Amino acid sequence: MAASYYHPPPPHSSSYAAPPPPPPGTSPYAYRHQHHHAYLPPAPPPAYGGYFDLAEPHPPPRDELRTLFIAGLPADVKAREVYNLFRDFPGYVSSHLRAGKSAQAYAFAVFEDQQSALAAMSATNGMAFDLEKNCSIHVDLAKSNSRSKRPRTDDFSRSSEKKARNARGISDSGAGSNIHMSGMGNSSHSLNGYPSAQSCTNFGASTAFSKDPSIFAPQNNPPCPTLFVANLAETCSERELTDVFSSFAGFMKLKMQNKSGAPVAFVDFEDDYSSTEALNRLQGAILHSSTAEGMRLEYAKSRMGMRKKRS
DNA sequence: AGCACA
Repeated sequence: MAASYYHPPPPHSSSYAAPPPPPPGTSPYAYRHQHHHAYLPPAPPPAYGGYFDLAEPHPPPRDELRTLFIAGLPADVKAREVYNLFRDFPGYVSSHLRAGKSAQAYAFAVFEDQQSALAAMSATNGMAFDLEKNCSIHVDLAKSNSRSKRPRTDDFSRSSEKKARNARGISDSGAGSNIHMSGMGNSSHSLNGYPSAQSCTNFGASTAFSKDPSIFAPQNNPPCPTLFVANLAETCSERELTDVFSSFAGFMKLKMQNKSGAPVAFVDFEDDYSSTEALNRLQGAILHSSTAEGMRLEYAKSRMGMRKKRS
């Protein structure tokens, strides 16, 4: 079967210059997490030999990229939709939409640090944004951080007298549709519902993915090669799930559990990278058997035991 | 808002 779903679509505008996703070996997803947070990027190690450890009066002036570049947005995307997509992720600071008539729309989302940016990237990359246009967004680190954030020590653009005195480094960029409010998010239905009468026989082309990004919420477990699948309908079968998940690269095994109450399933992949791809792309996917919301995917708490290994 | 199997 075709096993090339997770590849993002080709660039569509000249402004798109983000690099392709890294191979599994080098992906930050596969990086072994250490504590609380899920995705530890190749965190800048204490490069200095160990001498000047605690002498710094200010936090490390990391120039790390902490801005995400979002492409694949439909032309009629609203700034609030982008905001709603990212606002719930920890470390979110602001987002900025550029929607032009001629070129495809693109957006930037600024986070407090690269780690939180990468977490949001992993969770949103590849997710369906507009079902009618059947377009899914792809998210990468931007080439550079959005300006008008806290300027670095020498910023010649200081000429402006407006003192950004927002707490916690939240500043505004003054550009057109910059969104950084923290209160409301009620654009819940800017997307039409899932294609109700559609026969979702083949998810690749016709299955409704997450129908509303604004209600998308990140999950908490650290990355695991096994996924936990919940919110399945009573009529959902293991066969149906296997048909969906087995098309993804790195798929190994699916086990459904239907005995105790709500049916759930566990899907094992080769590695964190493969499971992450499947999670991102199938989050909220509507199956034939689904009723309303579609299935909910999380990293499992522990990996599926693989006793048998054929060779 | 629910995480088993070895």
